[in-house]
Amino acid sequence: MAQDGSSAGPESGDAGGSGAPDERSAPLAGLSGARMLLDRTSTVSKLADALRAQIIEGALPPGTQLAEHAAAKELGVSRNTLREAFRLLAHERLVVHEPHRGVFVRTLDADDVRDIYTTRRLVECAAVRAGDAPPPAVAEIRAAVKTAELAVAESRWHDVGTADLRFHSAIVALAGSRRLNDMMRRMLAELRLVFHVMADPHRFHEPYVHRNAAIATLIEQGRTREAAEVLTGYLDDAEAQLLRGIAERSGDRGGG
Amino acid sequence: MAQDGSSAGPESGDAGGSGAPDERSAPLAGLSGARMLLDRTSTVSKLADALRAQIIEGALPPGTQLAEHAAAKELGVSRNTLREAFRLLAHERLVVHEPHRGVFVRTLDADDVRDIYTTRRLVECAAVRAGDAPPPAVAEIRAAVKTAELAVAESRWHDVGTADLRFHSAIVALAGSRRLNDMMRRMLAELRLVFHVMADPHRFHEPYVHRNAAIATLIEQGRTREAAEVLTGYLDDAEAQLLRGIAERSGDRGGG
DNA sequence: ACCGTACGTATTGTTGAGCAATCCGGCAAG
DNA sequence: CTTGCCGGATTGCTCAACAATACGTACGGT
Repeated sequence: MAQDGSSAGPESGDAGGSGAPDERSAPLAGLSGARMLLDRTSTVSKLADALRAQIIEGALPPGTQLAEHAAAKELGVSRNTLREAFRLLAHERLVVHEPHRGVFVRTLDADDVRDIYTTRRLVECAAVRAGDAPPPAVAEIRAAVKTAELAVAESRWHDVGTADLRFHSAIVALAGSRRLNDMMRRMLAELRLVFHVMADPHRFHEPYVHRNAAIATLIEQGRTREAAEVLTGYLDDAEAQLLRGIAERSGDRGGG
Repeated sequence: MAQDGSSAGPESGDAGGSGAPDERSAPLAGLSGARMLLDRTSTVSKLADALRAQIIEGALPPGTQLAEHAAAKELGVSRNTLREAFRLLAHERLVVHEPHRGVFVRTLDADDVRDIYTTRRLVECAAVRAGDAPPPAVAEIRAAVKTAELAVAESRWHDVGTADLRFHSAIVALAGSRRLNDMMRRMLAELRLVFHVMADPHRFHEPYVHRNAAIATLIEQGRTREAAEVLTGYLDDAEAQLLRGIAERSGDRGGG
């Protein structure tokens, strides 16, 4: 049953055929996923995807107000449609909706970063330790590492960051839960809001690439405990670095 | 449930508002939290709360179609406003939104149950193991157990189920992450959809109450490893029981 | 009887305008 | 400097309408 066609994310291509009660026609199997490709194009979904991309890419910096009338005219959609898209993004915490004031691109503070990294440590490390790593998930981890290394070699820093997020999504996928994947992917997207606040967002991910590679190797070798330990250290360092960045930033703003 | 302070609250009301506006006047401190209590009453939020409650309570069984025009007239709101509420509920997976067909109360299948319990095992056990249990969180666990025991003694089965969910929310709260709490609470609400499909939903939670008590004791004693093991068994059994219920159910429908 | 097609109806998708409620800025008064 | 007030602008919500789509049904061919 394709009851999951809602607008969850930009790339949620996973239907996962399930309990097939009685299908007499064998050659028809596997078409349930094709339906989604036909017309999953509601204006609200496309709108939410576009806005989400703009926010994640940094085109709309944190704190930016998204005025309804202006934005609706700009995007060529109705104000009501835009409001529906805003509700989705607010639920994803990419924007905040202040009553009678408007919607603003979210600004993450130190507490948010701590909160997110607390969750990441718990979930990612538990996923690594779970052990029952299905081969495709492990392959995806390795693929993400290779993509990141290639991007580093070619100095495409933005792609390095994207590959890093892909790596961590693959880590979470080790747990084998679609819901957990969605939750964490959303949180990683949220985390991107803070990258743009950093002084040098491009180089941020670069030092972690070789650690990703080490973690991938440990996972491939089944040494999950060591992988989890390295991963914990990784997350601790990244969190500390982001918190430093935020402290400087807020110091700038507060002191001036 | 009106007594329950931690009922499903509106989720859109969180602002990044930690921006401490330098307050020289000391007696004004602590008012920043009062603002939310004033007018946090948007129609969409109230609407979503009402629908969510109805769905969770079982007043709207899984599979029920929620026609926009009829529901809007019934609820005394505009169709657009209702659609915004539907977007929220769809994002919480309580309803499914099929394009050009409508929104339906979600029907969970066996794969959904497996997925949810995979996540629960990972997150709840990791939260228990985390170790750094803040006292208030532990107290909340014990309080949930006592509430459940009292409800059992008085044969208030529905309250038993509510207390059980409260217990597990408290377990997750051990991790100390607001985001993780929200995610898991949403998933537990989703899980309630499957309870109503069970043959005897009331008695379902009853056998687990004493296990909850045992887990609470182990946590209070700091024996987190044993607590996690008991919890894993708990979740395995509950999952198996739900899967049996779903199998019977689908057997009814499919075999006839 | 079987199959495919065309059509009519009901519902959803989206738009646009409109009004009340609310917030923000500035200005006058104490 | 604080307090109160007003005008402009924005949001919250409603209403009505049209276009696009899905579903049920009758029709015609074989």
